[in-house]
Amino acid sequence: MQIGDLSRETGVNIETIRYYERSGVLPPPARQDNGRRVYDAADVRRLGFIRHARDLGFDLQSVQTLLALQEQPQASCADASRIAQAQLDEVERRIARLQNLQLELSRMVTECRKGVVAECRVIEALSTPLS
Amino acid sequence: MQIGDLSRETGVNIETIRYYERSGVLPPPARQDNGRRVYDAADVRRLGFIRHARDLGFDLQSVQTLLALQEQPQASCADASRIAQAQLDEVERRIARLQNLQLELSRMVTECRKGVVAECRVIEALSTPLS
DNA sequence: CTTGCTCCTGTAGTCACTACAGGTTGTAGC
DNA sequence: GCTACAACCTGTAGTGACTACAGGAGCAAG
Repeated sequence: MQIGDLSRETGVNIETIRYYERSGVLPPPARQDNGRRVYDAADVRRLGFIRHARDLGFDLQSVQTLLALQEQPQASCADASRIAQAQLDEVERRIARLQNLQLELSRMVTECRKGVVAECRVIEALSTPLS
Repeated sequence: MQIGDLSRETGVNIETIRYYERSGVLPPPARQDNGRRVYDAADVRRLGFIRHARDLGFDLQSVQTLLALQEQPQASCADASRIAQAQLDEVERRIARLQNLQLELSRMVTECRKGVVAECRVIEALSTPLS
């Protein structure tokens, strides 16, 4: 299985796969005689894991820790749990922040009477420091 | 007023102010004989506007458009309204996405029994493709 | 034997900053 | 006048997680 097949199977961009290898989150694969990378089913699983963790907002550093943990089934999963909890906290902070933005933006938009800039609530709201 | 004063008054990092100038979102200020930048009250307002818009998640491109609009009080504010609406849509998409993550992460965390990795729900959830 | 696809390496670009190196200028104290 | 030291200057590089591209090699089909 070549890099293109792995890309198609996981939906991960070829350049991104090579980038993951460079950053150490994917192990350097075997090579064919012509120098092309060869992957197997384990790489598909590993890349799926990475993709899923990235989608959940984990950074590559955390992904690498989680992957290392996954490969030691007898280790304590306290670290994994701690990383996930930290990520959950972060997600909740982001949600709260975005909900504030949502409120402010929707006020701006609904109060805009589509007139001229001089009376525009959007522009005015941006010009006014937050109370 | 020098760059350090502007920085203190707006809370914007000096390096960031110079970066805004480089990227064209702040106009190149006048210079003293010694080459130092001089700012006035209009720059404080402009930078406050930029800061506020950035806090609301507008990218510098949009900020520049909004600033240009602000300086044409007789123009239609349809553009400003459109940009704000697009930003609102984007914020709402991000909130929805983050709420999915929150659900998935909190399931992971509450189902983790703090045992070994082999039975860890966090690791398992990451290994399992999304349904 | 040419076309076109996939692959390779290495480098640079993206966004919005941030940091640092190496230099000049201004100010305050002695 | 001398010495510190802060504040400023330019220019460049680093961040994270990619993405894009240049320039080349290998391989299969027509």
